[in-house]
Amino acid sequence: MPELPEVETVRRQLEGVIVGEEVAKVEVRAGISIIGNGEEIVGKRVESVGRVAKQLIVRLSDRAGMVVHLKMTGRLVLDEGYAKSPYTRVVFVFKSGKAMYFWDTRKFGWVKIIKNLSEEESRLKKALGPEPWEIEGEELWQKLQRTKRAMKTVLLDQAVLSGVGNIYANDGLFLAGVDPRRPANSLSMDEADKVLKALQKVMERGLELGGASDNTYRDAYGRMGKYQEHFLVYGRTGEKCKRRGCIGKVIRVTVGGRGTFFCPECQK
DNA sequence: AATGGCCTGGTG
DNA sequence: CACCAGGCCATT
Repeated sequence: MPELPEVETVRRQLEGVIVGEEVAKVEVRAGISIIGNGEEIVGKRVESVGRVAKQLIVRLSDRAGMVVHLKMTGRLVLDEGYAKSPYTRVVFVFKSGKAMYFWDTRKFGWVKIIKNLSEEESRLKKALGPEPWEIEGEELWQKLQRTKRAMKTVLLDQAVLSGVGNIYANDGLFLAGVDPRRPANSLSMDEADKVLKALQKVMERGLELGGASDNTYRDAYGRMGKYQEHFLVYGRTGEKCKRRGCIGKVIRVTVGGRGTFFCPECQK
C-alpha cells in the first residue's frame, strides 16, 4: 500500500524523468479516476514533482498542476508496458513521446487537475497534520492526550499525523513496544516519544528499501519494493516475535476496522 | 467516536 | 460463493 515511503520513492523517480516535459495529450480511460478536465493541462510543462503526506504534487507551468492520490492500489508508472493494461485509467503523453500511466485496479485513487496549485497545496497542508519528521515527541504527546481512541487508529488519522498507513503504524508500534489498542491518552510522554522515533525509523527503513510491495505497490518503473521482506509484525500472524529474547507470537486483531498485528508478550 | 461505502482482484 | 484487503470521506 502506498504510504509515505512508497509515495516518496515514486516522487524521486518521476522527478528525474518528467521535469521539463510538456503535456501533449491526456487520455482518460476511466472517468472516475480523474477530477477536473485533463484538457486544461495540455501544452503545460512539468516544473517539479513534490509530495504532501501520501499525495503527489505535480507542478505545471502557468500555476497549474495535478495532485495524485494512489490510495490502495494506484500506481504512477513510466513503463510502456502499461499502455495496454485494462487497469490503466489515465494516460499522460508528453511532447517528447514519453508517457506516464495512472494505473489503479480498484479505482480508489485519483488524479486531480488543478488551476491554481499553490492554493490547493496550502489547503492540503492545512487539512493534514505534520509528517513524522515535522513534529517533536512532546507535541505528539499533547495531541494524544486529547483522545482516548486506540493508538493505532490515531496514528492513521491524517489530521493528527500525516503519511502513516497501516503497515508502518503496526511496525512502528511494535518497535516502540506499545500495544496498538492502548487509548492514546494513556501514553506517557516517554512512550509518545518512543512511538514517534520508532515511526521515523521504520519509515526510513521503508524508504531505503524502496517501499513495501506486500500487495500491489510498484514504483515508477513498475518494480517492487523490498520492505515486505523485513516486516516486523505486519502480516506476520502466528509467526515468532522478532524482538530478541521474546517468546511471543504475532497475533492479528481488528482495530478501527483494520487488520492490526502485534506481539502480546512485548507490546504493553 | 464508530461505522459503512467506495471498488475489484485474490483467496478459501 | 462469501469474504477480505484499507485510505479516506460521509453518515450516524
